Amino acid sequence: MDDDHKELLEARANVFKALGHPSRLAIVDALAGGERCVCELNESVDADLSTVSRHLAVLKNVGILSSEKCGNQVFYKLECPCVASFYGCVESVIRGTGQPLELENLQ
Amino acid sequence: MDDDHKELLEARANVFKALGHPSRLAIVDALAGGERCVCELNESVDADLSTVSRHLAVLKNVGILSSEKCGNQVFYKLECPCVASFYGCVESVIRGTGQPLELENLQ
DNA sequence: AAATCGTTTGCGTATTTAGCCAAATACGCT
DNA sequence: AGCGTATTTGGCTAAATACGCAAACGATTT
Repeated sequence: MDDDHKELLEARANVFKALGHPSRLAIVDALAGGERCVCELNESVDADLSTVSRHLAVLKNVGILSSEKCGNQVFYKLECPCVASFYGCVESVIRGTGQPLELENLQ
Repeated sequence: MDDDHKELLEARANVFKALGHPSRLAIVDALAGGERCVCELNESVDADLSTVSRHLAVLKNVGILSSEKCGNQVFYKLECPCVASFYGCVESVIRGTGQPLELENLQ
């Protein structure tokens, strides 16, 4: 296993790791509906505002989200809507079937 | 946020968390080529055999892998090949484009 | 320039995860 | 039964992650 490949695996893993928390998935879900500011996202997450802020930073660091300051507030948005396409497969894992419900989710 | 939704998010997050480690991604990659026994997987991972075994357990626990005992050895296989379809999107996150290289990876 | 609103950061604590080594288990063979 | 190979588990330590509170910061309003 050469170093390049190791780095690639690590980069990929970081993206998955960022998605590996229920609150962060809730954030991604909320942002699937479009840009939201932190205080809006705070309502869909049920955690301290500071915690939400940190979750946002995690998602942004790996490139899943981007942010834009607008006056007093900061708006976040999904940088890669394709992330939402994961769910069909993930759901199939959860159900234990290995087969997505919707074939469109595949390939 | 009701309890059902909370559970769903947690279940999804567990799948992503399981994928959130370079060694485990290396295992998934190796298994994309078909069933492998632990000692074979050990060669593609560069970690103590006991560590590999634990990584396998993590992936199996969330349903990404299944295992089958065959005489002396244990063979693992990918329970949901669709996991491999994530990479196009993940790669786009890494590159920072938000757009998968191959359109087939989407939807 | 003080007060306020929205957001981020510092810090302490609690929990989880990763890793290795050594011991245990499971299987097949003689 | 005893041996060798393949895999898992126990026990420990080190490192990473999650969380809330309080303080800091930046922009806006008064």
